[in-house]
Amino acid sequence: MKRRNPWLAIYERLLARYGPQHWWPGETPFEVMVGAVLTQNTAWGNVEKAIANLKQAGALDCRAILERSDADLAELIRPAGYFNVKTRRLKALCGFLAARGVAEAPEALAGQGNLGQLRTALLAVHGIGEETADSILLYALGRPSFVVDAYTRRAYTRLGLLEGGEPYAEIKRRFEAGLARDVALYNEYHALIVRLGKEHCRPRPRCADCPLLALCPNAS
DNA sequence: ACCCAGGGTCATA
DNA sequence: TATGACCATGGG
Repeated sequence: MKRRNPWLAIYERLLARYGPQHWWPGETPFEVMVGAVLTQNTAWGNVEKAIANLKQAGALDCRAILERSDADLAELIRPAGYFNVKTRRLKALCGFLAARGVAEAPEALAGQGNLGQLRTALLAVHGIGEETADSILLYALGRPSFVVDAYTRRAYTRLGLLEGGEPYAEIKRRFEAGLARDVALYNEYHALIVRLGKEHCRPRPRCADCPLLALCPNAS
């Protein structure tokens, strides 16, 4: 009997346990892009405070961000941590959008090239690495680019599907090779992995009621 | 007090 | 190519 594709089987178990996660938690594509930068190595709760500050100040807007002083913008996003670093990164993102002529409608970036072209362009922006680029492509622009994060690496290494030291691109390839090229699937899958990580890996490993226990070769 | 979060850049070897 | 220092807030 043929063993089922584990990449899909795991997705189905996660979805059965948790249900749809309704990602990304952001109201507009631009808010998703900003959130993708602000959440780098940062708890989402802190990002929400920063985004609330931006909204309150009328600064959740490409041009508004470019016009703010660095000190002023840094103060608004302070709760998200690394505020000086992220001030520069947000301005780089907005500068990129403005240079592309989509400052007034950032979602229009989606019409400026194929997936590979957009990904390359995003990666060239200061402060946008692979995960952030893929998050923007998938959750802001609706392109099928699978997002890999620290939770993904930890969980799938433990499941025996990864060795652990693979580079980002390799992990991304394996997921995409094992799944249909489907935006809704990629969207839900990554969100479910984050849910799994938060609920069963941190702050303490809770394997007892993990939805993947039956698939885990080295469960305690 | 310590560990970590939905990473990325930069200097160094 | 591959480490390591660095960035900083807030919750457990």
